Amino acid sequence: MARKEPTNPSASSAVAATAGAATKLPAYGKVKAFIKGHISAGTWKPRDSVPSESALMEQFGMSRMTVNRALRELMGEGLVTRVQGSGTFVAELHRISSQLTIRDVHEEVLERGHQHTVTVLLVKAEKASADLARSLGLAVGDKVFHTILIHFENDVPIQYEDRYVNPAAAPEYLQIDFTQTTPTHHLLKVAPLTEASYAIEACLPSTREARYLAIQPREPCLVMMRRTVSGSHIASVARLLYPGSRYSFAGQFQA
Amino acid sequence: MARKEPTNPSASSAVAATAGAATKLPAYGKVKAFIKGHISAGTWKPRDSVPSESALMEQFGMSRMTVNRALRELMGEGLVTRVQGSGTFVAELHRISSQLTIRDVHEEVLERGHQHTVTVLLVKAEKASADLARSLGLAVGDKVFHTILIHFENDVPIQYEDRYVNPAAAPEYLQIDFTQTTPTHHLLKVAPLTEASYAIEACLPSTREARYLAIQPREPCLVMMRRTVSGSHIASVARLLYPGSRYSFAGQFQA
DNA sequence: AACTTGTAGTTGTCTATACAACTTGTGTCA
DNA sequence: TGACACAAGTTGTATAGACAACTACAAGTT
Repeated sequence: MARKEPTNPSASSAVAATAGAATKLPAYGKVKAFIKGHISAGTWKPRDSVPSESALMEQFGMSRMTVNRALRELMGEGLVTRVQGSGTFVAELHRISSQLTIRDVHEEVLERGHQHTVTVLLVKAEKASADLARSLGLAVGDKVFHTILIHFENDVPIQYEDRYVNPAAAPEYLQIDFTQTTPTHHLLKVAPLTEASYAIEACLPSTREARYLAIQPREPCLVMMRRTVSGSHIASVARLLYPGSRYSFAGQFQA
Repeated sequence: MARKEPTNPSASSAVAATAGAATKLPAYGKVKAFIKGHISAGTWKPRDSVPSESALMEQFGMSRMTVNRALRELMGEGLVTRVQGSGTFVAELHRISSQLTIRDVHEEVLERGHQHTVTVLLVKAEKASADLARSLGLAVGDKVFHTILIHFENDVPIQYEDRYVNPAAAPEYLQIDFTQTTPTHHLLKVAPLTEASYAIEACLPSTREARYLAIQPREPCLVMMRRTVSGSHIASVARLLYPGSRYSFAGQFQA
């Protein structure tokens, strides 16, 4: 309602200091910083309630919509939970959830300023086995495309890529020159991604895989199994094998 | 400024169908569904421009703030890019970025309806080595807390946890009964998380580790190295070892 | 050719208001 | 005691309007 004179937005001491000097944050950013400050300083603990929108509105002298945006974004970031009719609460941070970005090998290698090359081991149409049919959502015996590639970073093998593709999602897949275009790149182009799931495991390579990756048969590998969905099709199922000594997945979380 | 407008604003059949079914979405949700539909159907490809806020405003008969919210959220989800003064564009989906949620072992096991137990191998204050001092942001010889635990799921060992803790972040760490409270839990309580980074690798266990995890010395393991920051302190550095045969990290992405 | 300026179009932010939907506690009534 | 109704407080959504900041293009100027 009425506009209260802007009570001093920089609240109590320490938090104000953390939230920082006269930073040129937008209004909703100041509210976010204020709340983040209290959470990460520990003055507000999980399950504690955060001031209501109207309280913050008065305290900062902003309109409710602005405060609402701040709180909505904090919920999106997983720092608070909101319950309609009840209030806003500091979230349980018992789960560290962070963004793991999986990128096209080609891009990733180039970004390190290295050279990316590919050796093609297999490009072929096959009939789907029972297992494969199930995971691609096809019938046993249906045609599937199968490719096996080795990716090199500066001539060192870093990924063994064994992939099955649903012809319905990428009819021209077999015509691609995989030394020029990665499967991922082609697939993203012709079958835009709507869903993906993956699992990362550790395993030992087969003798064939070890040979092509130029590692010892006993050297542990990271394997990523990935399934991508495009529209109503399961587009592709891939098994990506990385030498444990040359690769890791990294990520980070920022409150 | 103006754009080439390759896009048919009127919901062209397929998209309408997908977004479809007289769903009870809020207004901003309808706009999001409309745009998501076009992106995942492939009618709008990466770098194509998305209709401007004013265009969508007219098309849907909504206020600009509502359309703005839809586009802002889509940007948050990484589906579009927005450039002030220029326009909104379909994002390059060349990077599959997805949420990998890392949770407290205790919770994770309980959620599977299993029993979680812990064996304590070591609880001790030590002097920091050079490496350790560096990664905890301390001086060589400073006091650090060191714990080694084994976590069991239904009496099967699933994690070997080797952790160093900064006493400044958790002064009472050594007094904790780790058969009742996990280190993660205690740390999140006394030193709220502000930042975390991790890396997942594959390796072979040492003979000691293999013995405690009850696996063959040659069985590959997943190892997660994690560093957590609380406020201005580096709170903890942990090395979490999982038997490759019993554990994997999974995640998914939803457009 | 190179530079400057103007202008229309676009996104970024903020306000003031309104109503809907839900939660919680309190008080009344049977 | 128990069931119900009500009111106050909270979040969820939507609108119409305003100004700021930025971009890209076009036209004019040097």
